[in-house]
Amino acid sequence: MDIKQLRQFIHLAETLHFGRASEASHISPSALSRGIKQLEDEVGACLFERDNRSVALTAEGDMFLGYARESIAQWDSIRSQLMVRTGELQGEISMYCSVTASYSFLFEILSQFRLNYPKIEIKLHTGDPEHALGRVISGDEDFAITAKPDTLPSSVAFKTIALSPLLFIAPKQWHTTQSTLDNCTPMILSEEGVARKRVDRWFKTQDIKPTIYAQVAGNEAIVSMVSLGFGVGVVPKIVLENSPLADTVEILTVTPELKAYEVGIVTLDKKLKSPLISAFWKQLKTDQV
Amino acid sequence: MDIKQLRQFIHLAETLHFGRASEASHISPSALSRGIKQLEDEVGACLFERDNRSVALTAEGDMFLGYARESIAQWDSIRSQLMVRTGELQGEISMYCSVTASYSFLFEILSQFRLNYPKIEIKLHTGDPEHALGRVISGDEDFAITAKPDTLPSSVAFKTIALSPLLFIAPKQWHTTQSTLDNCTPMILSEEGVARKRVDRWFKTQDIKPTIYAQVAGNEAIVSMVSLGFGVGVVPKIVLENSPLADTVEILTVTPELKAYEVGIVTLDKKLKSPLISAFWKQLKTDQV
DNA sequence: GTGCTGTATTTCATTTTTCACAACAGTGTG
DNA sequence: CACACTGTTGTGAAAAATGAAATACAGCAC
Repeated sequence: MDIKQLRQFIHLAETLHFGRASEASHISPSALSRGIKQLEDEVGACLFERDNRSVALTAEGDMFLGYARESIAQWDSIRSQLMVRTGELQGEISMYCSVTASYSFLFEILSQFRLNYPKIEIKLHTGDPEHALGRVISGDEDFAITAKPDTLPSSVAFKTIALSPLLFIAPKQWHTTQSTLDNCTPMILSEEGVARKRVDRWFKTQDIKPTIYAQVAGNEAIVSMVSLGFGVGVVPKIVLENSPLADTVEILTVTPELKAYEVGIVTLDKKLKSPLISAFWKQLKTDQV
Repeated sequence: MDIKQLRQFIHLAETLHFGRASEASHISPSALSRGIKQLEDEVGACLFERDNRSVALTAEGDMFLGYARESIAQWDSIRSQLMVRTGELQGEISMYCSVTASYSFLFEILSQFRLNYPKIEIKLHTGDPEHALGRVISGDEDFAITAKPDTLPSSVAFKTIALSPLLFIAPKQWHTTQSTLDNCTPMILSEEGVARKRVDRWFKTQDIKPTIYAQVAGNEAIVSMVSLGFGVGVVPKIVLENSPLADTVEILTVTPELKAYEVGIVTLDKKLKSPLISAFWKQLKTDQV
């Protein structure tokens, strides 16, 4: 019996679906199927009731689930204890962030960490910033770099690493034809997310009902469209600084300013008990908030 | 991490000797060496302090030993629980006995057991009866068929399955030349063991100091030597019945008779908690004692 | 009914891992 | 200095694990 098999069993018990459980375990469905069968053989009991359409835990499987959870907890615990005693942390942690964030923050965050803990491997996954929080909450990733949402789930911890003003940007020379934002200004905004909410609120307080020219996914795309002259957009300064198109747009000064983007790192509260997670968390430098 | 590795670790921690530990784990020393190293990698700590001459547990190793023992106990426990719930016991049990004992008793003991518990595999090892008790006590075997010693260690359970009188045997026609046993009778006896002790005591009570012609290991050899005419021997009736030489010797009636051999099964007391061991134990038919 | 879809399992070729044997290296002993 | 003892490492063969594709099976739509 192998700890890996135990984790696979737990995934299956939680999803009751070989496909999804195998994905969560990073193996093929066939491997999972065989692994579970082997576990059942070893334990001498049928753990799942299954046919081609459905999977269900048996009473025995339910008992075993308790055992499996406890057993894994104990394994993690002894490993933590010994690692801390030894003084040298090792293992791996995973992190999720957008491509832009990886350009802007990763080097600073990781280079010092790497020096302090050379034996901790970092697995980095990049993707849509929209998924960041979800992947942390679901446990798929240990950390994510993301903007601080207005309301934070209670189970997660957030540490701000940078503030980046939300800027209105317009095509170069835009101010020569148009001096203020009004109802007719064609806007290019994110489909959703923190930035979008702040912009919506800002317009409301200003009593402006802007014309939305385009809703796009991804701040980089906003810069592109603004640069092409389609309208006015809102992006965090950090995105602009990393954009090759920064020269082709101009920044509009507005009052009041939009509340700044808080870029930070999230992780599950409970994971902070792990020495690896905790070590990473502690060495993060909180920026002036 | 694998349960097998945990068992290997425990063996090594107990023997502090790769050779012996690997033997106990039924693997080669090299496999054990690599396995331990892998375990150390996974756990992130050095478990043994070792050079080419010695092996010692580190403080971390000692902590891990506690974990390993507990972890295995829990695994065995959940397996037992589920097996009992499922109603069909499965697994394997090992048994040790002499070749003679295997001829005489095994069929009766195992045939019924096999019917009741077809999924329990039986591993049979034959060898010198002298080692039987030791192998059970050391935990190498679950059961052994052996003669009941005069004093039984407190940690073992013994169940008599047959009584077999200890018989004096002499070459055919011996009684025509010699009518009683006396100081001059050449005796062929076991080197040690229950039978030898009983014979010695018998002679003492009879005030005879026999001439010991030969001390041999193994009751079968005694029959051979007696059959060849070298002298008088003592063997359990059960051995005689299974010997192809039974026709070539004759049985002497003596008074008082030697106390009969009690052939039975031993196991460790504490093992009776396991459902497999217990199932086997319960279905043993105690002979009239 | 027929085709379609979703899902667990099996097959099969390939890759990875494990293992024992042997060679090696280091250390105490006579 | 030869020798015995012991843990480790190199190596090729055997075993196990794996993923892609094929399969088997059940519900569902039409």
